[in-house]
Parts: sequence; structure tokens; C-alpha cells
Amino acid sequence: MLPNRYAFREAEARLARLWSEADLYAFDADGSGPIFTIDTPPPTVSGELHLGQCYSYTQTDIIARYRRMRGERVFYPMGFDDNGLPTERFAEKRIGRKATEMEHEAFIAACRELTRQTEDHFESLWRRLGLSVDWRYRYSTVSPQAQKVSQWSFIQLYQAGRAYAQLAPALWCPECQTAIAQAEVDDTMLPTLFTTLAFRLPDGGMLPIATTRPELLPACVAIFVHPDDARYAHLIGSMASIESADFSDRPLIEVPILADELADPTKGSGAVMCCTFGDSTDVRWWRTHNLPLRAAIGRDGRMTTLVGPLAGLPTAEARQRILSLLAEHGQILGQETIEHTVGTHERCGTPVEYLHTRQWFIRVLDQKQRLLEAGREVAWHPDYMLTRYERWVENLQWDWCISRQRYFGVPFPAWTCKACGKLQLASFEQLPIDPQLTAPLSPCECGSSDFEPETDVMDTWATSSCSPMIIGRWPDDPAWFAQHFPASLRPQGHEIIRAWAFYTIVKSLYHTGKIPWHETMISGHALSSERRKISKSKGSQEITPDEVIERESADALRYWAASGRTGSDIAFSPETIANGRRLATKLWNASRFTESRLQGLDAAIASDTPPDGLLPTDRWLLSRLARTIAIATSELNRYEYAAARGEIERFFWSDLCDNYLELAKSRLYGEAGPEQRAAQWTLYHTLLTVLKLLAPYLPYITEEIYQGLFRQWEGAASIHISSWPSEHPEWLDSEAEETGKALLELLHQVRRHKAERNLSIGAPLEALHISSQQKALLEAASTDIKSATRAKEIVWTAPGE
RNA sequence: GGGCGAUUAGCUCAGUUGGUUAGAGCGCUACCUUGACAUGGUAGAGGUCACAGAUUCGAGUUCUGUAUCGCCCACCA
Repeated sequence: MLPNRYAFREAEARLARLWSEADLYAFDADGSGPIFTIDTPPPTVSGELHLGQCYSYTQTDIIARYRRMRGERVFYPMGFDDNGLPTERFAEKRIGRKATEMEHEAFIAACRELTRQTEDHFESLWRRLGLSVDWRYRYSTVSPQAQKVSQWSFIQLYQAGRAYAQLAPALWCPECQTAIAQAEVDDTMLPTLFTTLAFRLPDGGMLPIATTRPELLPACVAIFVHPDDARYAHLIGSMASIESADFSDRPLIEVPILADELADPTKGSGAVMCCTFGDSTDVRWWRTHNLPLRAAIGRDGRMTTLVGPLAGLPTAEARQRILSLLAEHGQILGQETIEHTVGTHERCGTPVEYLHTRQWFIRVLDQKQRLLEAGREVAWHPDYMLTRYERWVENLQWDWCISRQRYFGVPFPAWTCKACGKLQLASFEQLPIDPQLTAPLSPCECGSSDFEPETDVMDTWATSSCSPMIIGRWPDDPAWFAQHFPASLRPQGHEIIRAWAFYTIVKSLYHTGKIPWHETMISGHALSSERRKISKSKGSQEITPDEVIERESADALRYWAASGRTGSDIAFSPETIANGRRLATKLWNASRFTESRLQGLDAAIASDTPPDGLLPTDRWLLSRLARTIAIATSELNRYEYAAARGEIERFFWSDLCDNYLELAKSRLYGEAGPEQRAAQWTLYHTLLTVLKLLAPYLPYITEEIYQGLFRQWEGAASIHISSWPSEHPEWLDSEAEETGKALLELLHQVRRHKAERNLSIGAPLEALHISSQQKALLEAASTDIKSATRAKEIVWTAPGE
């Protein structure tokens, strides 16, 4: 017997244990049937999981559960992205010391221990949330296997000429002392002193130049004006200069005045310094105009010897000193404070610089067309997300920089020969390898065995972009790889289409010539109640997933996560969570009622074959159910989980509970006989179907009811490995639906009649006068009409009477 | 500045190819302890579908423009 109350805390914990012990979600490698492989996003191990992640991971789980019930062999692994800068910063924060202040080995060991603990914690939350992951396949991007894949990928790309090292201007974070990718740069509004400097012209005239970076003056290599700017047209080609003996290695900075479209006549004086490098325009000009390189800022963010006596100062201090020196010499024409956006490193908030360093790149610029075609081969849900990918690819400016000057990451598996400078790659058998700890297997072609190991590590994207290959066991297990690559589905957030989706497509295309997955489901963000992105909102006032689960149940949290259209952002909503709770309670009570009315339940009721003598009411409900199944199925096929859920709920709440149960009550309470059996059969199968339809959303309550009420009659050990309801076109019955509509209208009128007279809905009626065109249809449902209206007698009158 | 989305009831959201009085839940009002459920039920109030044009017999739905918000990118002298 189902108890009166559903105690979710006890039940959810117990069921989660049960599923785990039964390996319920184990991938069946030897079975038959189509394989559905999910290229799960490995959450970054850089803090706690937040509600935003519960939001998107639940959506994926709903799809996984749906597919599993459809008979597909779902391969649903889970990974954790636990190397690279984000994890290092997380570790530094937890340890309270910086990586640069520790022994290399000790820092790595601390990172490993911390990530292991954190990942165990993540796993327990995911289990509690009910994610139907096959935990035997938990992976981590810093694991030996993932490192091996990542290093082998690099070696392959290098040998194919697609990876190369180059001295190049790269975005650099002086705080983290590493190159970073475009994708890691945030815009921050900062107040800045905007200073106008006086450059001298050959004719003795003066040229005003406005700048926010006066400390880069020693790195100034040119001045640019717009070719159409009448004020300066006559100056193009001549030189401008400024005295700089106090703060530069050259006493006079003298640079050419050049013309370029990118100079904006409306900004500052219309003439602008080009320094190597202040911003990306400088980089562009440096390239297109073949300008010399003068690096005023070093890797540590301090000034180089280019600034003469000021060498070694941090940039901010150098700026102050240079400004006061310029002021002393009367070289400042004006100053104002402005607000402007500065590129900052998203991990630490430090303004980024462009430095000329040796970095590893993967060539992508020459493959835009192929990458666009590949993107179009993937089915995007929702489809407009493809456009974001296309715009990103079309607007790519640089090749993909994959190297980082950090510690806890995947090393580049290579050494450089000190004698001849040739790069030596590790051999496959050596992988994974740290070239700083292990030497090459053979000497260099030139005969020397004196090698300089690579000290860089790869950016996290370089490894996480291999996720379909990591879960596909590339290249060690070709049979497995053939089964799981391309993967069926990549779920991910829309903000990283340009990063994760793009990089994954790049790698997949370069290594296999194929797209990495057939479909991708893009999720939106969960926003806090103030409509800010949850992962970015600061402070501890934010409610945690554990709290919500403890207070409201995992089912209720999942219910919220399945609201809203696929891909759209949604605000955290306690009201929606409460609705989830209500739905669970309603399911529980409807099931208890069903259980009580199905005493003496037998195999015939549980069988798929309906008994003879279904009443119009039964046939109406079944017809509505058939439509609900069809709609829910087609919505889930197009990854619109919320639309599917809405349809199921409407059917359950309104058709089944509010109407059918009231109509069928007297049959269910009344005498045994064909009419009662018809109602029992209808109720049994309708409730079971509703539970199955809701099982992907509310895995706990549906399982609890299934175990208590249905398992003994159904074959499956768990609702989650039972079969998804088939569509039953034979239940569609337009005549019964007509009757149903008439019945509902009748019920509505009777209920209004009672409400207007402040009568209880159960108040008996002496006689119910029905005047309807559909008398013939309704008459067959007399028993049920009396049941729902409590009419003692029905009097049929002709329409118009 | 560019791209993509959003703007519908007090709140959170649906509205698939343009077609009769625009939907749901919450909240609100009134009533009902009815033999599953008061974590319930019934009935009801509440919207000039951001704004301005255009196309059409007909526009929440298509087009153009404007405003506001979000994400992404660019700019950032």
C-alpha cells in the first residue's frame, strides 16, 4: 500500500541508492539496438556547482532518460574539466598560496588532491539530482587517458602541419603570467586618465596625440591618421617626434606619420600612436605596415629596458612617472578622466596586454569554409544557434592559440634539440608524457641528445575539445570509437558555442574528417531572481543546489529546470519549484486513489488488451491520451522538453484528475461488472502511461509509484528501463472526443450552477435536464454524468424545448 | 558599432506554418471540508500582445524602423 504521504527526503535517497546498486544506467555494450552517445560537458572544477548547471544538466538528463526508455542504448558518461588555469586559480584560493610561491611538484599534488575531492562532491550532487549517468565512465581532462588523447592530437596536428609555434603577439595576462585566448577576455569599464601629448613636427609645428597608455610611449613605432582626414593629409609620410630622454632608451622618439582607415578622426585628436602593443589595432598595423617591434612591457607586467631608468616598474607606476616627467617638460596639452572599456582576464580581472612571445597555434584561418560546412551538417537545437557559430567562424582573425605558461595542465609532448633547434616529438608509446621529466627515446637527427623540453601546458579548450575522442577511446579502441563517434548529441551552453563547440568541430574535422556529433542541444542560462546569470552573480546569498534539493526535492528542482523553451534563459523561480512539488503530490494522491479502486487487480486489467464495453468516457480519455503521447514524443524528439512536459501535465491534471476521475468515480466505487472493469482498465493504463511520460522529468516520485503499484504487473524492474509509451493510433476516436467535449461542457455548466448558488460541488441534484444535439452520444455516458454531477435522475429534452 | 535572441495578464512563461471572443501556472476575488488530494476543488476578475509604420480581406504571428534588456563579438588613441 502506498502510504498517505510521500516523504521525498527518505524516498529520493533510497531510490538513488537502489539505482546505483542496480547499475540501472549502465551502458549495454553488447546489446542490440541503436546507440545514443552523449558528449557530456565536463564541468570546470573551479568552485561549487551552481543552480545554473543543475538547470542545463537536468535538460540533458531528460533527453537521456527519454532515449533510454525508447529502447536506445544510451551511453551517458560524465567528465570533469580539471586542469589548466581555472583549476589552478581554484587551488590557489583554497590553499591560500600562489603557484609561483610553491614547489612545482607540491602544487601539482595539491591540485590533484583538491580536484579529486571536489569531483567526488560533484558526483554526489549529480547522483542526488538524479542524473542517469553511467558513472563507470567518469573521466577527467587531466587523467592519463585524456592527456594521452590530447597529446596524441597535438602530435598528429603538428605532423599534418596544422600546429605550429610562432613568435607572435598574443594576449597576455601579467597577473597569471600566461598567454590567454580571445575567449577568456572580458570587457570592464574603468576610469582612465586620457592625456593629450604634444609631438613635434619637422616644420616646428605641433601634433596633438591623445592616449590612455603614456607608458607605452617608448614602444611607439608610428602615428596613424585617417587617409581622408584633411587636417593631417599633408603630414602623411613625414616624421613626428617627442623628447624622451628621461624615460626611454632613446633620447628622442621619432616615428613616421602613416595613413590607415582604422584611424578614427573623431577620437582624440584624430591622430593616434601605434605602440607594440597597446591593443589589437596596434597588432594589425604592426603586421600590415611592417613596423618594427619595441616591447616596453615584459612577461611579468613590468617595464623593460626600453624605458631606460624606469625599467622594472609595474605599468601603473611607470605611467605615473612618465606623466609627471612629461608634465615637467611641458609636453602635456590636456588631461581628462574618461570611462572606457578595458580588456581584462576573466579569471582574475587584470587588464590584458599584447606580448610578443612564442606560442603554439592551431591553424584555422585557412579552413573557414570547411568549418562552416561542418557546422551546417550538425543539427542545432534550437536551429538559430547555428548562426552564432557561423558568425564566429566568418569573423575569425587569428589562429587558435593553445599554449599556456602554467603548471597544472597537459604538457606539450616535445623537446627542442639544443644543437640544431629541431623539434622532437614524443612517440605514441610514451604518452602521456611530461617532457620535463622524461627524455626522448632517440637522439636528434643531428646526433645530439641535448634537448630543451617544452615547458608550456595546453589551454583547457585544447583538451576539452577532444571530449568526443576521449569518451570514444581514441585512438586505442577502434571498435568502440566506431560505435561512439560521431556522438549522437552534444549538449552545451550558448555562451561557449564560439569556444567549445567550435574547437571540438575543429579537432574532429582535422582528425577524422567528420563532424563530432549529429546533433547539439544548446541550453540557456539560469538567471538569479534578479535576472543575472547565476554563475556570474557574486556573493553567498545565492541559494545552493543542495539547499533546494533538501528543502524542495530533486524532482521539484528538475521540474523548474524543464521550464522554458530550449535555449532560452530562465529566472530561478521558487513558484515553479512549488509547482513541481504540487505535481508530485497530485501524482501521489491520484495513485493512492487508483490503488484503492483497483483492489482485486488482475492480469486482465494489467494486460494491454482493453476489455469489451469501454464507455464513451473511457474512449474519450484514451483518445486524449493517445494525442498526448504523440505530442510529447514529437516534442522530445525535437528537444523541446518543456513543451512536452506542458502537454503531459495538462492531460494529467485536467483530463485525468479534474474530469475523468470524477466521471468514473461511481463506476469505480460501484458494483463489480463490465462497466467497472472498463474504468479500471482505463485508469490503470492511463496512470501508468502518465507516470512513464513524466519519468524523465520526475524520476523519483514516478519510480516510487511504479514500484508500489505497477512493478508486480509490468516486466521492468524500474520505470526508467521500462518502455516509452507507444503512440496507440487505434485509441484515436473522434466520436469519443466529441462526446468528451460535450461532457466537459455539461460538467462546466453544472459546476457553475452550483458555484453560483454557493453549493458544494458534491451537492446532489434532484434532476438534471439536458438539452443537447448530442443526446445519442451522451446517453451512453449516463452513469458517468450522474457520477460527476450527483444527479439522481437525467431528463432528456429536445433542443429548443 | 556588428551578430543572435527577448519584449504577451501583477509575477514566471506558452503561443509550430498569419484566420473566429489571446493561453497556462502562481498571485488576486468569491465560494466549496466533495467517499485520492485544502500541498485540494469550482467559478470569476485581469492583457490596446514594447512603440511607430508597412503588406494583407485578416498580424501576437510577416517586413521596416525605434526603444529597452540579455548573451556573444568588435571598438577601446
